[in-house]
Amino acid sequence: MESVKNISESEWKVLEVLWEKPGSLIGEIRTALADSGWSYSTIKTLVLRLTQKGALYTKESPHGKMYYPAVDEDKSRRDETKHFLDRIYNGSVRMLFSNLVKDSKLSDKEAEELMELIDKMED
Amino acid sequence: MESVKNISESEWKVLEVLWEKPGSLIGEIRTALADSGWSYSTIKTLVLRLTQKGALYTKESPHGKMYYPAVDEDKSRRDETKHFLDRIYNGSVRMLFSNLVKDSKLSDKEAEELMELIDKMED
DNA sequence: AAAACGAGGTTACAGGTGTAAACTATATAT
DNA sequence: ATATATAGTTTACACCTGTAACCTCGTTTT
Repeated sequence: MESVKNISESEWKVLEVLWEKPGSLIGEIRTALADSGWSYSTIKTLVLRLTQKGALYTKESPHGKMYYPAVDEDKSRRDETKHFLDRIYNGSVRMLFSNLVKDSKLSDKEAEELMELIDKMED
Repeated sequence: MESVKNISESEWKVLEVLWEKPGSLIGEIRTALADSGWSYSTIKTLVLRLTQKGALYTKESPHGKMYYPAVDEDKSRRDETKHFLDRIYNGSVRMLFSNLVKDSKLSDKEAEELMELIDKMED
């Protein structure tokens, strides 16, 4: 039950469906992704790849396979977040925020408060 | 001088060098990336690709080409950030933070203050 | 029953990415 | 001047990713 690395952007969307409704049948995944623009084939490929990567597992049911996420949603998000922060902000939440604050409409005072809280948060 | 899309993770590291010291010669880029583990060849490839993508431009100098970033650092970071937020947190800074706060040592009260500021920031 | 549809499996194929070697021309060190 | 290193250019190559098609069984619809 581990952190499976290298989940692509498209695969992530499939995972989201299963976090939302674990045990979905392929047809349900399909309808959940109806407005993705993907063909049924594509969706099956993504599901297959996720399974091969160990990010999904299946159980047989009378109606076909039921698909379950094998990775935790919050954990996966945190992993992605860490990777993102490392990549773009040198691992610093503070740096992320000082950038975000730049095009926000927080007052200077508010911005300062925010930064203090963030510093506290980051140890 | 616009937002060039699709800068890869490796290319990003080269860009960082040039944001830090615009006008670097290839050799300087090389030394700046000494502990990346990349061969000189690899570095040249990355520089080439960035140039082809329009993310760098060059000026001739007596010592060889000088390389300059053609994209703004803060802007690029913000673009990446937006993409990340869309991908992972449904575009919501609030959701990102409610996740980050989970394994931080902020008190409930502080967490609440933080969230308020973030809400204000996001409109 | 014949046609259409869905599930599962296999195969495909182009473009991006990480990672480099090879070749050439020039500059530098010995 | 000769060997070496550097810069610039071209070529390579495997893996990942987006995006499917095709084939084969069943199941459902007409």
